[in-house]
Amino acid sequence: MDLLSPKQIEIREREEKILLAARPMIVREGYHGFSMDRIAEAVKYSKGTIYNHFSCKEEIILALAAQTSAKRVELFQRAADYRAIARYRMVAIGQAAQIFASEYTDHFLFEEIIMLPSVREKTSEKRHAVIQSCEIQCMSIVAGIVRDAVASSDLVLPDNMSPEEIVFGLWALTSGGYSIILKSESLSLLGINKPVQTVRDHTAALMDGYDWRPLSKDFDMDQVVQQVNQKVFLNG
Amino acid sequence: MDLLSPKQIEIREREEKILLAARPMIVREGYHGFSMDRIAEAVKYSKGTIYNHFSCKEEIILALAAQTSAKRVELFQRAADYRAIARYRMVAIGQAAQIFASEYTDHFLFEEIIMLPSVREKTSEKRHAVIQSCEIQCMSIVAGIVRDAVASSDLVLPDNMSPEEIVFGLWALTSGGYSIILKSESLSLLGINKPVQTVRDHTAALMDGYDWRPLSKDFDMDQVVQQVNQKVFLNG
DNA sequence: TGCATTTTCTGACGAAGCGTCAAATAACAG
DNA sequence: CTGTTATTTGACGCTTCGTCAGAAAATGCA
Repeated sequence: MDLLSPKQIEIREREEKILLAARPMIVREGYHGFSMDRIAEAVKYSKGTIYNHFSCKEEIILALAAQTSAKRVELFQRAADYRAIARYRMVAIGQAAQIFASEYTDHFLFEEIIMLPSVREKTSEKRHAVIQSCEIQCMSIVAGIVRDAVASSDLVLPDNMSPEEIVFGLWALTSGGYSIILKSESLSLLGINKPVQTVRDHTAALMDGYDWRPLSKDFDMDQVVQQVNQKVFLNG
Repeated sequence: MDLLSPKQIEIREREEKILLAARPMIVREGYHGFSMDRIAEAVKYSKGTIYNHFSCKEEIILALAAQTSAKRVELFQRAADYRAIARYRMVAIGQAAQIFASEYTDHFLFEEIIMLPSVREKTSEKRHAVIQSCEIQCMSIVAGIVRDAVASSDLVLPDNMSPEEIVFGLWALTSGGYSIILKSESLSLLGINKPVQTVRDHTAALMDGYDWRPLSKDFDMDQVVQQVNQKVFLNG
Protein backbone atom coordinates (compact mmCIF):
# COMPACT_ATOMS: atom_id res chain seq x y z
CA MET A 1 0.00 0.00 0.00
CA ASP A 2 1.43 3.28 -1.09
CA LEU A 3 1.03 5.97 1.48
CA LEU A 4 3.07 8.36 -0.60
CA SER A 5 2.00 9.56 -3.98
CA PRO A 6 4.56 9.32 -6.80
CA LYS A 7 4.94 13.04 -6.53
CA GLN A 8 5.76 12.83 -2.86
CA ILE A 9 8.25 10.10 -3.53
CA GLU A 10 9.93 12.27 -6.12
CA ILE A 11 10.11 15.09 -3.63
CA ARG A 12 11.63 12.81 -1.02
CA GLU A 13 14.20 11.55 -3.44
CA ARG A 14 15.17 15.00 -4.50
CA GLU A 15 15.53 16.07 -0.91
CA GLU A 16 17.81 13.10 -0.37
CA LYS A 17 19.79 14.06 -3.43
CA ILE A 18 20.24 17.61 -2.20
CA LEU A 19 21.44 16.46 1.19
CA LEU A 20 23.76 13.93 -0.37
CA ALA A 21 25.35 16.64 -2.46
CA ALA A 22 25.49 19.15 0.37
CA ARG A 23 27.17 16.97 2.98
CA PRO A 24 30.62 16.68 1.39
CA MET A 25 30.49 20.31 0.25
CA ILE A 26 29.98 21.53 3.79
CA VAL A 27 32.56 19.16 5.19
CA ARG A 28 35.11 20.15 2.56
CA GLU A 29 34.53 23.87 2.32
CA GLY A 30 32.90 24.67 5.62
CA TYR A 31 29.95 26.81 6.48
CA HIS A 32 31.14 29.68 4.32
CA GLY A 33 32.52 27.78 1.38
CA PHE A 34 29.24 26.20 0.44
CA SER A 35 26.52 28.15 -1.31
CA MET A 36 22.99 27.53 -2.51
CA ASP A 37 23.96 28.35 -6.09
CA ARG A 38 26.64 25.68 -6.07
CA ILE A 39 24.32 23.09 -4.59
CA ALA A 40 21.74 23.93 -7.23
CA GLU A 41 24.33 23.44 -9.92
CA ALA A 42 25.52 20.17 -8.39
CA VAL A 43 22.06 18.60 -8.30
CA LYS A 44 20.99 20.19 -11.60
CA TYR A 45 17.97 21.96 -10.26
CA SER A 46 17.40 25.65 -10.07
CA LYS A 47 17.92 27.63 -6.94
CA GLY A 48 14.19 28.24 -6.62
CA THR A 49 13.58 24.52 -6.41
CA ILE A 50 16.16 24.10 -3.68
CA TYR A 51 14.40 26.86 -1.77
CA ASN A 52 11.16 24.91 -2.10
CA HIS A 53 12.74 22.21 0.01
CA PHE A 54 14.83 24.25 2.41
CA SER A 55 14.00 27.77 3.39
CA CYS A 56 17.65 28.76 3.79
CA LYS A 57 21.05 27.21 3.65
CA GLU A 58 21.16 26.73 7.39
CA GLU A 59 18.09 24.55 7.08
CA ILE A 60 20.11 22.10 5.01
CA ILE A 61 22.71 21.82 7.73
CA LEU A 62 19.94 21.30 10.25
CA ALA A 63 18.54 18.45 8.17
CA LEU A 64 21.98 16.84 7.97
CA ALA A 65 22.34 17.08 11.74
CA ALA A 66 18.94 15.45 12.15
CA GLN A 67 20.09 12.53 10.00
CA THR A 68 23.15 11.87 12.14
CA SER A 69 21.21 12.40 15.38
CA ALA A 70 19.01 9.48 14.37
CA LYS A 71 22.10 7.35 13.80
CA ARG A 72 23.18 8.02 17.35
CA VAL A 73 19.88 6.84 18.76
CA GLU A 74 20.31 3.60 16.76
CA LEU A 75 23.80 3.05 18.16
CA PHE A 76 22.66 3.76 21.72
CA GLN A 77 19.71 1.41 21.37
CA ARG A 78 21.96 -1.34 20.10
CA ALA A 79 24.28 -0.81 23.04
CA ALA A 80 21.46 -0.79 25.59
CA ASP A 81 20.12 -4.07 24.22
CA TYR A 82 23.36 -5.83 25.11
CA ARG A 83 22.50 -8.63 27.52
CA ALA A 84 24.75 -8.05 30.47
CA ILE A 85 24.85 -6.34 33.85
CA ALA A 86 24.15 -2.63 33.91
CA ARG A 87 27.77 -1.64 34.37
CA TYR A 88 28.83 -3.54 31.26
CA ARG A 89 25.97 -2.05 29.28
CA MET A 90 27.35 1.35 30.26
CA VAL A 91 30.64 0.27 28.72
CA ALA A 92 28.66 -0.52 25.59
CA ILE A 93 27.11 2.94 25.66
CA GLY A 94 30.59 4.41 25.95
CA GLN A 95 31.65 2.44 22.90
CA ALA A 96 28.55 3.62 21.04
CA ALA A 97 29.51 7.20 21.79
CA GLN A 98 33.02 6.59 20.61
CA ILE A 99 31.93 4.90 17.41
CA PHE A 100 29.53 7.75 16.77
CA ALA A 101 32.25 10.32 17.30
CA SER A 102 34.66 8.64 14.92
CA GLU A 103 32.11 7.55 12.31
CA TYR A 104 30.12 10.76 12.13
CA THR A 105 32.68 13.46 12.78
CA ASP A 106 30.61 15.74 10.57
CA HIS A 107 27.85 15.76 13.14
CA PHE A 108 29.82 17.87 15.56
CA LEU A 109 30.51 20.47 12.93
CA PHE A 110 26.84 20.60 11.94
CA GLU A 111 25.74 20.76 15.54
CA GLU A 112 27.96 23.69 16.31
CA ILE A 113 26.64 25.61 13.37
CA ILE A 114 22.96 25.00 14.04
CA MET A 115 23.32 25.88 17.71
CA LEU A 116 24.66 29.35 16.99
CA PRO A 117 21.87 31.68 18.08
CA SER A 118 21.93 33.61 14.82
CA VAL A 119 21.49 30.38 12.89
CA ARG A 120 18.95 28.95 15.25
CA GLU A 121 16.61 31.90 14.85
CA LYS A 122 16.15 31.43 11.15
CA THR A 123 15.67 27.67 11.09
CA SER A 124 12.51 25.63 11.53
CA GLU A 125 11.42 24.85 15.04
CA LYS A 126 10.06 21.58 13.75
CA ARG A 127 13.36 20.15 12.65
CA HIS A 128 14.98 21.29 15.87
CA ALA A 129 12.29 19.36 17.68
CA VAL A 130 13.30 16.21 15.77
CA ILE A 131 16.84 16.59 17.03
CA GLN A 132 15.65 17.31 20.53
CA SER A 133 13.55 14.18 20.46
CA CYS A 134 16.66 12.16 19.55
CA GLU A 135 18.39 13.75 22.51
CA ILE A 136 15.53 12.77 24.79
CA GLN A 137 15.56 9.22 23.44
CA CYS A 138 19.29 8.86 24.12
CA MET A 139 18.79 10.25 27.58
CA SER A 140 16.00 7.85 28.43
CA ILE A 141 17.87 4.86 27.03
CA VAL A 142 20.83 5.52 29.29
CA ALA A 143 18.68 6.53 32.25
CA GLY A 144 17.00 3.16 31.85
CA ILE A 145 20.31 1.44 32.41
CA VAL A 146 20.90 3.56 35.50
CA ARG A 147 17.47 2.51 36.80
CA ASP A 148 18.35 -1.14 36.19
CA ALA A 149 21.54 -0.68 38.16
CA VAL A 150 19.58 0.82 41.03
CA ALA A 151 17.01 -1.98 40.85
CA SER A 152 19.71 -4.61 41.11
CA SER A 153 21.49 -2.72 43.91
CA ASP A 154 24.65 -2.19 41.87
CA LEU A 155 24.17 1.50 42.42
CA VAL A 156 22.73 3.63 45.19
CA LEU A 157 21.74 7.09 44.00
CA PRO A 158 22.99 9.97 46.13
CA ASP A 159 20.33 12.00 47.88
CA ASN A 160 18.39 14.27 45.58
CA MET A 161 19.98 12.88 42.45
CA SER A 162 17.87 11.36 39.70
CA PRO A 163 19.02 8.80 37.13
CA GLU A 164 18.82 11.58 34.54
CA GLU A 165 21.23 13.68 36.52
CA ILE A 166 23.70 10.80 36.62
CA VAL A 167 23.42 10.55 32.84
CA PHE A 168 23.92 14.30 32.53
CA GLY A 169 27.35 13.94 34.12
CA LEU A 170 28.46 11.18 31.77
CA TRP A 171 27.03 13.07 28.84
CA ALA A 172 28.87 16.26 29.78
CA LEU A 173 32.12 14.39 30.28
CA THR A 174 31.90 12.51 27.02
CA SER A 175 30.65 15.30 24.79
CA GLY A 176 32.99 17.79 26.41
CA GLY A 177 35.88 15.39 25.96
CA TYR A 178 35.25 14.71 22.30
CA SER A 179 34.60 18.34 21.63
CA ILE A 180 37.96 19.29 23.13
CA ILE A 181 39.62 16.53 21.14
CA LEU A 182 38.19 17.90 17.92
CA LYS A 183 38.86 21.56 18.62
CA SER A 184 42.11 21.74 20.48
CA GLU A 185 44.97 20.65 18.31
CA SER A 186 47.30 21.34 21.18
CA LEU A 187 46.28 18.37 23.30
CA SER A 188 49.55 16.51 22.87
CA LEU A 189 51.26 19.80 23.66
CA LEU A 190 49.33 19.81 26.91
CA GLY A 191 50.52 16.31 27.74
CA ILE A 192 47.47 14.32 26.68
CA ASN A 193 48.47 11.70 24.16
CA LYS A 194 45.65 9.18 24.08
CA PRO A 195 42.63 11.38 24.69
CA VAL A 196 40.01 8.82 23.67
CA GLN A 197 41.41 6.31 26.15
CA THR A 198 41.51 9.08 28.74
CA VAL A 199 37.84 9.91 28.22
CA ARG A 200 37.01 6.27 28.79
CA ASP A 201 39.10 6.18 31.95
CA HIS A 202 37.34 9.25 33.27
CA THR A 203 33.85 7.92 32.66
CA ALA A 204 34.91 4.82 34.57
CA ALA A 205 36.27 6.96 37.39
CA LEU A 206 33.07 8.97 37.53
CA MET A 207 30.98 5.83 37.91
CA ASP A 208 33.42 4.56 40.52
CA GLY A 209 32.89 7.87 42.28
CA TYR A 210 29.22 6.98 42.63
CA ASP A 211 30.29 3.53 43.81
CA TRP A 212 28.58 1.84 40.90
CA ARG A 213 29.35 -1.88 41.16
CA PRO A 214 31.40 -3.55 39.92
CA LEU A 215 34.07 -0.89 40.35
CA SER A 216 36.39 -0.55 37.39
CA LYS A 217 39.25 -2.13 39.32
CA ASP A 218 37.10 -5.23 39.84
CA PHE A 219 36.59 -6.20 36.22
CA ASP A 220 38.66 -6.38 33.08
CA MET A 221 37.66 -3.30 31.13
CA ASP A 222 39.60 -4.18 27.99
CA GLN A 223 37.94 -7.54 27.83
CA VAL A 224 34.45 -6.08 28.17
CA VAL A 225 35.21 -3.49 25.50
CA GLN A 226 36.41 -6.23 23.18
CA GLN A 227 33.34 -8.31 23.94
CA VAL A 228 31.07 -5.35 23.23
CA ASN A 229 32.81 -4.60 19.95
CA GLN A 230 32.35 -8.17 18.84
CA LYS A 231 28.86 -8.93 20.04
CA VAL A 232 27.17 -5.56 19.79
CA PHE A 233 28.93 -3.70 17.03
CA LEU A 234 30.23 -6.66 15.04
CA ASN A 235 33.69 -5.18 14.74
CA GLY A 236 36.84 -7.27 14.99
CA MET B 1 59.13 56.19 30.38
CA ASP B 2 56.84 55.90 27.40
CA LEU B 3 57.37 52.73 25.44
CA LEU B 4 54.50 53.58 23.16
CA SER B 5 54.50 56.59 20.91
CA PRO B 6 51.41 58.81 21.02
CA LYS B 7 50.48 57.36 17.65
CA GLN B 8 50.66 53.82 18.99
CA ILE B 9 48.56 54.81 21.96
CA GLU B 10 45.98 56.26 19.64
CA ILE B 11 45.92 53.02 17.68
CA ARG B 12 45.50 51.00 20.85
CA GLU B 13 42.67 53.17 22.00
CA ARG B 14 40.91 52.94 18.71
CA GLU B 15 41.24 49.18 18.75
CA GLU B 16 39.70 49.16 22.19
CA LYS B 17 36.91 51.38 20.96
CA ILE B 18 36.16 49.06 18.07
CA LEU B 19 36.04 46.02 20.31
CA LEU B 20 33.88 47.83 22.82
CA ALA B 21 31.39 48.67 20.11
CA ALA B 22 31.51 45.23 18.53
CA ARG B 23 30.90 43.14 21.63
CA PRO B 24 27.28 44.10 22.30
CA MET B 25 26.51 44.08 18.59
CA ILE B 26 27.63 40.48 18.25
CA VAL B 27 25.91 39.45 21.45
CA ARG B 28 22.69 41.14 20.43
CA GLU B 29 22.53 40.33 16.76
CA GLY B 30 24.74 37.29 16.49
CA TYR B 31 27.39 36.35 14.03
CA HIS B 32 25.23 37.26 11.06
CA GLY B 33 23.54 40.34 12.38
CA PHE B 34 26.71 42.31 12.86
CA SER B 35 28.57 43.88 9.95
CA MET B 36 31.73 45.83 9.37
CA ASP B 37 29.79 48.74 7.90
CA ARG B 38 27.71 49.04 11.04
CA ILE B 39 30.73 48.88 13.30
CA ALA B 40 32.40 51.56 11.22
CA GLU B 41 29.36 53.73 11.60
CA ALA B 42 29.17 53.10 15.33
CA VAL B 43 32.77 54.15 16.02
CA LYS B 44 32.71 56.94 13.41
CA TYR B 45 35.63 55.68 11.42
CA SER B 46 35.57 54.48 7.85
CA LYS B 47 35.50 50.84 6.93
CA GLY B 48 39.04 51.04 5.57
CA THR B 49 40.32 52.11 8.96
CA ILE B 50 38.59 49.22 10.67
CA TYR B 51 40.28 46.92 8.18
CA ASN B 52 43.62 48.41 9.15
CA HIS B 53 43.07 46.96 12.59
CA PHE B 54 41.31 43.72 11.80
CA SER B 55 41.74 41.85 8.56
CA CYS B 56 38.19 40.52 8.58
CA LYS B 57 35.16 40.53 10.78
CA GLU B 58 36.02 37.14 12.23
CA GLU B 59 39.26 38.64 13.49
CA ILE B 60 37.24 40.96 15.72
CA ILE B 61 35.46 38.03 17.29
CA LEU B 62 38.80 36.33 17.79
CA ALA B 63 40.13 39.40 19.58
CA LEU B 64 37.08 39.47 21.83
CA ALA B 65 37.60 35.80 22.69
CA ALA B 66 41.23 36.53 23.51
CA GLN B 67 40.11 39.24 25.95
CA THR B 68 37.83 36.88 27.85
CA SER B 69 40.37 34.06 27.75
CA ALA B 70 42.74 36.27 29.68
CA LYS B 71 40.03 36.92 32.26
CA ARG B 72 39.72 33.20 32.83
CA VAL B 73 43.43 32.84 33.51
CA GLU B 74 43.11 35.61 36.10
CA LEU B 75 40.22 33.87 37.82
CA PHE B 76 42.03 30.53 37.83
CA GLN B 77 45.18 32.09 39.22
CA ARG B 78 43.21 33.75 42.00
CA ALA B 79 41.62 30.41 42.83
CA ALA B 80 44.92 28.53 42.81
CA ASP B 81 46.46 31.06 45.19
CA TYR B 82 43.89 30.20 47.84
CA ARG B 83 45.79 28.98 50.87
CA ALA B 84 44.25 25.63 51.64
CA ILE B 85 44.68 21.91 50.97
CA ALA B 86 44.70 20.85 47.34
CA ARG B 87 41.18 19.46 47.40
CA TYR B 88 39.77 22.76 48.63
CA ARG B 89 41.74 24.65 46.02
CA MET B 90 40.05 22.46 43.46
CA VAL B 91 36.74 23.64 44.84
CA ALA B 92 38.00 27.16 44.28
CA ILE B 93 38.89 26.30 40.69
CA GLY B 94 35.38 24.96 40.22
CA GLN B 95 33.98 28.23 41.52
CA ALA B 96 36.28 30.15 39.20
CA ALA B 97 34.91 28.17 36.27
CA GLN B 98 31.37 28.84 37.38
CA ILE B 99 31.94 32.55 37.85
CA PHE B 100 33.58 32.70 34.45
CA ALA B 101 30.65 30.91 32.82
CA SER B 102 28.10 33.22 34.35
CA GLU B 103 30.08 36.45 34.07
CA TYR B 104 31.38 35.99 30.54
CA THR B 105 28.61 34.09 28.82
CA ASP B 106 29.66 35.82 25.60
CA HIS B 107 32.90 33.91 25.60
CA PHE B 108 31.21 30.63 24.74
CA LEU B 109 29.50 32.18 21.76
CA PHE B 110 32.73 33.73 20.53
CA GLU B 111 34.62 30.50 21.05
CA GLU B 112 32.17 28.48 19.04
CA ILE B 113 32.39 30.90 16.16
CA ILE B 114 36.16 31.11 16.03
CA MET B 115 36.54 27.35 16.26
CA LEU B 116 34.49 26.71 13.14
CA PRO B 117 37.02 25.47 10.60
CA SER B 118 35.84 27.90 7.95
CA VAL B 119 36.36 30.79 10.35
CA ARG B 120 39.60 29.48 11.70
CA GLU B 121 41.22 29.37 8.28
CA LYS B 122 40.86 33.06 7.64
CA THR B 123 41.96 34.37 11.03
CA SER B 124 45.44 35.13 12.29
CA GLU B 125 47.46 32.27 13.68
CA LYS B 126 49.02 34.74 16.08
CA ARG B 127 45.85 35.62 17.90
CA HIS B 128 44.86 31.97 18.08
CA ALA B 129 48.21 31.34 19.73
CA VAL B 130 47.35 33.91 22.41
CA ILE B 131 44.19 32.00 23.22
CA GLN B 132 46.04 28.71 23.19
CA SER B 133 48.58 30.11 25.59
CA CYS B 134 45.74 31.03 27.98
CA GLU B 135 44.53 27.47 27.69
CA ILE B 136 47.97 26.14 28.51
CA GLN B 137 48.25 28.48 31.48
CA CYS B 138 44.91 27.31 32.88
CA MET B 139 45.97 23.72 32.37
CA SER B 140 49.27 24.17 34.15
CA ILE B 141 47.69 26.09 37.04
CA VAL B 142 45.29 23.24 37.72
CA ALA B 143 47.87 20.54 37.03
CA GLY B 144 49.99 22.26 39.67
CA ILE B 145 47.27 21.67 42.23
CA VAL B 146 47.08 18.03 41.20
CA ARG B 147 50.83 17.75 41.70
CA ASP B 148 50.51 19.29 45.16
CA ALA B 149 47.86 16.74 46.01
CA VAL B 150 50.15 13.94 44.90
CA ALA B 151 53.06 15.43 46.84
CA SER B 152 51.03 15.52 50.02
CA SER B 153 49.67 12.01 49.43
CA ASP B 154 46.08 13.18 49.16
CA LEU B 155 45.99 11.62 45.72
CA VAL B 156 47.65 8.63 44.11
CA LEU B 157 47.70 8.85 40.33
CA PRO B 158 46.50 5.75 38.52
CA ASP B 159 49.10 3.96 36.43
CA ASN B 160 50.00 5.76 33.25
CA MET B 161 47.97 8.83 34.11
CA SER B 162 49.59 12.23 34.30
CA PRO B 163 48.31 15.23 36.29
CA GLU B 164 47.39 16.82 32.95
CA GLU B 165 45.20 13.88 32.10
CA ILE B 166 43.38 14.25 35.40
CA VAL B 167 42.78 17.90 34.59
CA PHE B 168 41.56 16.95 31.12
CA GLY B 169 38.74 14.95 32.69
CA LEU B 170 37.60 17.79 34.92
CA TRP B 171 37.93 20.22 32.04
CA ALA B 172 35.83 18.01 29.77
CA LEU B 173 33.18 17.54 32.42
CA THR B 174 32.94 21.22 33.26
CA SER B 175 33.10 22.66 29.77
CA GLY B 176 30.81 19.95 28.44
CA GLY B 177 28.38 20.60 31.25
CA TYR B 178 28.21 24.35 30.78
CA SER B 179 28.02 23.97 27.04
CA ILE B 180 25.01 21.68 27.37
CA ILE B 181 23.43 24.09 29.83
CA LEU B 182 23.78 26.94 27.36
CA LYS B 183 22.67 25.05 24.28
CA SER B 184 20.00 22.67 25.39
CA GLU B 185 16.92 24.52 26.51
CA SER B 186 15.27 21.19 27.18
CA LEU B 187 17.27 20.34 30.28
CA SER B 188 14.39 20.73 32.68
CA LEU B 189 12.36 18.69 30.23
CA LEU B 190 14.97 15.98 30.63
CA GLY B 191 14.66 16.06 34.39
CA ILE B 192 17.67 18.21 35.26
CA ASN B 193 16.58 21.19 37.27
CA LYS B 194 19.70 22.52 38.93
CA PRO B 195 22.33 21.85 36.30
CA VAL B 196 25.06 24.05 37.79
CA GLN B 197 24.75 22.27 41.11
CA THR B 198 24.80 18.96 39.24
CA VAL B 199 28.03 19.85 37.45
CA ARG B 200 29.60 20.59 40.80
CA ASP B 201 28.40 17.28 42.23
CA HIS B 202 29.84 15.42 39.27
CA THR B 203 33.26 17.02 39.50
CA ALA B 204 33.27 16.01 43.15
CA ALA B 205 32.26 12.46 42.23
CA LEU B 206 35.01 12.29 39.63
CA MET B 207 37.64 13.28 42.16
CA ASP B 208 36.16 10.79 44.60
CA GLY B 209 36.51 8.21 41.84
CA TYR B 210 40.25 8.82 41.90
CA ASP B 211 40.13 8.59 45.68
CA TRP B 212 41.37 12.14 46.08
CA ARG B 213 41.35 12.92 49.82
CA PRO B 214 39.41 14.22 51.53
CA LEU B 215 36.49 12.51 49.81
CA SER B 216 33.51 14.76 49.27
CA LYS B 217 31.51 12.93 51.93
CA ASP B 218 34.24 13.78 54.44
CA PHE B 219 34.01 17.56 54.29
CA ASP B 220 31.33 20.18 54.11
CA MET B 221 31.25 21.22 50.49
CA ASP B 222 28.82 24.08 50.94
CA GLN B 223 30.95 25.58 53.64
CA VAL B 224 34.10 25.43 51.55
CA VAL B 225 32.26 26.99 48.61
CA GLN B 226 31.06 29.79 50.84
CA GLN B 227 34.53 30.27 52.26
CA VAL B 228 35.98 30.43 48.75
CA ASN B 229 33.41 32.94 47.60
CA GLN B 230 34.22 35.17 50.52
CA LYS B 231 37.98 34.91 50.71
CA VAL B 232 38.92 34.41 47.09
CA PHE B 233 36.26 36.11 45.05
CA LEU B 234 35.06 38.61 47.60
CA ASN B 235 31.42 37.84 47.03
CA GLY B 236 28.86 37.65 49.77
C1' DT C 1 -7.75 14.77 -27.89
C1' DG C 2 -7.77 19.71 -26.75
C1' DC C 3 -8.27 23.30 -23.59
C1' DA C 4 -8.42 25.39 -18.78
C1' DT C 5 -6.59 25.44 -14.33
C1' DT C 6 -3.49 24.46 -10.91
C1' DT C 7 1.03 23.24 -9.50
C1' DT C 8 5.87 23.37 -9.93
C1' DC C 9 10.11 25.18 -11.68
C1' DT C 10 13.20 28.72 -13.24
C1' DG C 11 16.78 32.16 -13.32
C1' DA C 12 17.10 37.20 -13.51
C1' DC C 13 16.94 40.60 -9.96
C1' DG C 14 17.33 43.64 -5.77
C1' DA C 15 19.53 43.97 -1.48
C1' DA C 16 23.33 43.52 1.50
C1' DG C 17 27.82 42.52 3.00
C1' DC C 18 32.80 41.71 2.24
C1' DG C 19 37.27 43.32 1.29
C1' DT C 20 40.12 46.51 -1.96
C1' DC C 21 42.47 50.39 -3.63
C1' DA C 22 43.13 54.84 -5.90
C1' DA C 23 42.59 59.20 -4.49
C1' DA C 24 42.11 62.62 -0.69
C1' DT C 25 43.68 64.16 3.55
C1' DA C 26 46.73 64.73 7.38
C1' DA C 27 51.33 64.54 9.51
C1' DC C 28 55.86 65.60 9.29
C1' DA C 29 60.50 67.20 7.87
C1' DG C 30 63.54 70.53 6.03
C1' DC D 1 55.98 77.00 2.72
C1' DT D 2 56.70 72.89 0.12
C1' DG D 3 57.81 68.19 -0.86
C1' DT D 4 57.44 63.57 1.08
C1' DT D 5 55.51 60.01 3.66
C1' DA D 6 51.76 57.91 6.39
C1' DT D 7 46.98 57.45 7.19
C1' DT D 8 42.16 57.58 6.10
C1' DT D 9 38.34 57.38 3.19
C1' DG D 10 34.30 55.61 0.75
C1' DA D 11 33.02 54.22 -3.87
C1' DC D 12 33.54 49.99 -6.32
C1' DG D 13 33.67 45.06 -7.82
C1' DC D 14 32.33 40.84 -6.43
C1' DT D 15 29.76 37.24 -4.15
C1' DT D 16 25.78 35.38 -2.03
C1' DC D 17 21.28 35.44 -0.29
C1' DG D 18 16.40 34.93 -0.90
C1' DT D 19 12.37 36.49 -3.97
C1' DC D 20 9.04 36.50 -7.45
C1' DA D 21 6.96 37.13 -12.07
C1' DG D 22 6.59 34.47 -15.69
C1' DA D 23 7.60 29.87 -18.18
C1' DA D 24 6.83 25.05 -18.18
C1' DA D 25 4.72 20.94 -16.70
C1' DA D 26 1.07 18.37 -14.63
C1' DT D 27 -3.61 17.63 -13.89
C1' DG D 28 -8.61 17.80 -14.53
C1' DC D 29 -12.38 17.79 -17.50
C1' DA D 30 -15.42 17.83 -21.70
